[in-house]
Amino acid sequence: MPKDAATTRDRIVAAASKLFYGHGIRAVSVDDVAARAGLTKRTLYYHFRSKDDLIAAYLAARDEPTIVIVMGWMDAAKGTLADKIEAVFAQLARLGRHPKWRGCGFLRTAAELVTTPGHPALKAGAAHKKKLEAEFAGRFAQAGLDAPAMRARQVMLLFDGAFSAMLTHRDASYAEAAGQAAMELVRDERPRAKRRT
Amino acid sequence: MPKDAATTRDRIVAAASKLFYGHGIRAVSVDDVAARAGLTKRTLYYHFRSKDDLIAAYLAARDEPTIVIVMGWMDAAKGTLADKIEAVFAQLARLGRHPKWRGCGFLRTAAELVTTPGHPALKAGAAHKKKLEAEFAGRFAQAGLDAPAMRARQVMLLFDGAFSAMLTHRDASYAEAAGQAAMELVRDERPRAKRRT
DNA sequence: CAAAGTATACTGACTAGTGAGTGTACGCAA
DNA sequence: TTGCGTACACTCACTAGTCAGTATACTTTG
Repeated sequence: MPKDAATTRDRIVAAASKLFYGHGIRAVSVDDVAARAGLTKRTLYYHFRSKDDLIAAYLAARDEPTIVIVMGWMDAAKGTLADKIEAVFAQLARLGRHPKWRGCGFLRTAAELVTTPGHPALKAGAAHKKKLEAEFAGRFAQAGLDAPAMRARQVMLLFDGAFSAMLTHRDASYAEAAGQAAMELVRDERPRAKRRT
Repeated sequence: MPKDAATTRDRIVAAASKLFYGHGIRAVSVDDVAARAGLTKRTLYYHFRSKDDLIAAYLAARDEPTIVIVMGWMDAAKGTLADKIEAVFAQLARLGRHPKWRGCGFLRTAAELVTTPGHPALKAGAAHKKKLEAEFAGRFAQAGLDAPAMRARQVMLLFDGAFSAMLTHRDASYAEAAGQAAMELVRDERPRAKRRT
C-alpha cells in the first residue's frame, strides 16, 4: 500500500464530511468534494467507485467518533443516572446552538435517501443508532435501572426527537425539554415500574 | 376567478405531494410533477412562480389535514388521557407499517432544506409542528394535567423521535415504545409533579 | 347583437447550466 | 519498465426556468 493512499482517501472523506453535513447529500456534487479536497474528480473516482460509496464512507467515518463523544458526555457527568442523562441533553443543546450545527448527519441522510432502501449509508445510519442505544442500555443496566433496554430505547427516541425539533424550530431549548423527559423516565421511582433487570 | 383555475392548481399540488413525499424534494424534477399532473412544465410555471413556491404549497396543503387526522386519533380513543395518547402512537405505528410510508413530510423537507434558512417551506413545517403541540397542550390542560405545555412538548419530542426512528430502522414498533414513554409522562401521578395547571 | 379587444389557461421547443461518471495520457517510484 | 496515482478534457443525461405563440371564453363597444 503506498503511504499516501490512506491520506488522500482520508482527505476526500474529510472534505465530503464537511460538505455533505453542511449542505446535504444531493446538494453537493462530486466536483465540489474533489475541489475542496484539492484534487480532480477523476482522482476521487480512483479512490471511490461512486458517489454512493463516498456517502457510505462519510457516515462510516462519523459513527465511532459520535458515539465516543456522546458517551463521553454521559461518563464525564457527576451524580445520579438521571443527572448523567440530563447532562447528555444539555450538551446536545449546547451543540445545537452552534451556528454550523445542521442536525444529525445520520438522520438527515436517512431522510434524503429513503427511496433507495438498500443503500449502504442507510444501513450505516441504522447501525449507528442501534449502537448508541446499546451503549445507553449497558450503562442503565450497570446502574441497576429497571428495564434498561426499554429505557434506553425511550431515551434514544427523545434524543432523535430533540434533533428533529431543534432542526425544525432552530431552537436548542427543545433538547433541554427532552432532557427533562428523559430524566423522569430514568428516575426509576415511578409507581408502575416492576422490578427485574 | 375562472372556475377551473383552482382545479388545475390543486391537481398540480396533488401531484407534487405524491412525488415530493414519495421520493424527496430534490429527487423530483418540475418536469416529473408536470408529467404526473398531466400538463406541461410551462403550465405549471403559469400557476407557480418557482419550484420553491411549489414546495411551500405542498407542505401548506399537508398542514391542516395532518392535524385533523392526529387529533382525530386522540379524540376517538376511549379511556384516560394516557390511553388516548397511547392510541395516537398506536395509530402512528399502524401508519408506519404501510409500504408507502416515508416518514414525516415536514421533517424530511426540513432535513433537505436546512441550508436555505428563510425557505417558506421550513416556516410552514415549523408552524405545523407548533400547531400540533398546541393542540396537545389544549387537550392536556382541559384534562387537568399538570404542566400541560411542558407535557405537550415532551409528547411532541417523542412523536418526532418516533418518526425518525421508524424511518431509520424501518420498524414501526419504535412508535409503540414512544407511546409507552408518552403515557408515563402524561399519567400525572409521579412523585415529583407539583400541582397547578 | 356582432365585432373587436382582453384575460385566462395552456403548449412545444428552447437555453444555459449542472450532474455523475469516463477515456486517455503523463509523471514518478520500485 | 511496470503500474500506481493523478490530471485534463470529455460525454450524455438531466434540470430549473423562459420564449413565443395558440385556443377559448368573457367583456366592451358601435
